[in-house]
Amino acid sequence: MMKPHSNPATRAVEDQVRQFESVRTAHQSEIVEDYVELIADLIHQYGSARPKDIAERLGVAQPTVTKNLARLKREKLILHEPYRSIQLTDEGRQLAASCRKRHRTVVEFLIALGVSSEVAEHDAEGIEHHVSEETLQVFEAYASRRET
Amino acid sequence: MMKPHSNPATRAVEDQVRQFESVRTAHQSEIVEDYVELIADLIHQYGSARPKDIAERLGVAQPTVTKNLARLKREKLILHEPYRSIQLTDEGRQLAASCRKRHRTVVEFLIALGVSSEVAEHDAEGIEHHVSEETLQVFEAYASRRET
DNA sequence: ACAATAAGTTAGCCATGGCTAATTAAGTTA
DNA sequence: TAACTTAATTAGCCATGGCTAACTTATTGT
Ligand SMILES: [Mn+2]
Ligand SMILES: [Mn+2]
Ligand SMILES: [Mn+2]
Ligand SMILES: [Mn+2]
Repeated sequence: MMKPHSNPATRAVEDQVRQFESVRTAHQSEIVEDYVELIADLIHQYGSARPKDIAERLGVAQPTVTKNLARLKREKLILHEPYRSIQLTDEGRQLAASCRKRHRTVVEFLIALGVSSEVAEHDAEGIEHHVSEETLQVFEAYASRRET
Repeated sequence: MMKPHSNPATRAVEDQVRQFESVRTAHQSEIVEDYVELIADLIHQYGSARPKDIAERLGVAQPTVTKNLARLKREKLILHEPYRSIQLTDEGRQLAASCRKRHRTVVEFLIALGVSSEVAEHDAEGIEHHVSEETLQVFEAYASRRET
């Protein structure tokens, strides 16, 4: 129907592809990251993490949690025998720690910037998974400069 | 195995649920938002938007695009007859405009903050879908203050 | 100890968003 | 016009992450 679309900006196309690919990749890790972070929190708070608690915090049904835990187990981030409580592997603990740190960095950055703490907590839950190392460092620098 | 998990922070639990629910909701709109924005760009650049071009920009196979376009059509954001080029409805055009604006706000904010423009573009592609109105306004204020 | 309750799992459904292979339609060129 | 090439669609596969209903296991209280 129209002209054959010459390529005036072929360069930029490949960059854009990489961006979208990154977003898709990030989406694949999101659940994993939120789960390990939450499991670590629950263990810290209650001494153990149960599917029930996870379901309650996430606002999903228990079978959904069971299914997702199977993935975490497959990826060797947790140890979990049926009907027993959930343990983090070393790798899981490590991932949890870095997710937690990143999460807090994003929250504190937003607050330092002037966002209300409720909204900061809210937005951080999604933003955290899409922040690259470089950006994270800029966030950190800004927040610590502001709070000192 | 452990104690019955009393509720020392029941209040916070519901907030957390709302946060995770928001993230899940945002994920459902992401593809729609990125597609309409991209379609608008293509129409602006080339005069028309074809599945081929969309596939190329996103880095996915053409049948994936065909399938997702069916959803956009179902949601009345585009008009699309088989083998013809894609049109945005009024609603689609409106959504595209606001996505584009939000996208640019996020990019410009990150750049103003000190993130390199490549990384800013990269991170914005994901972050944009998780920024609330309040945060967006803070971003905008910061960027315009910085650039003036 | 055992009945009742709560927690966890399994089975089976749905929508989404990827993919490849095969087919059909449109557009270009000899 | 007919052949060839390119674009688009369809069919059918997979993984993920939701759900409900039904069943099993553990825990608790009498
Ligand atoms: Mn988090
Ligand atoms: Mn999160
Ligand atoms: Mn965008
Ligand atoms: Mn995007």
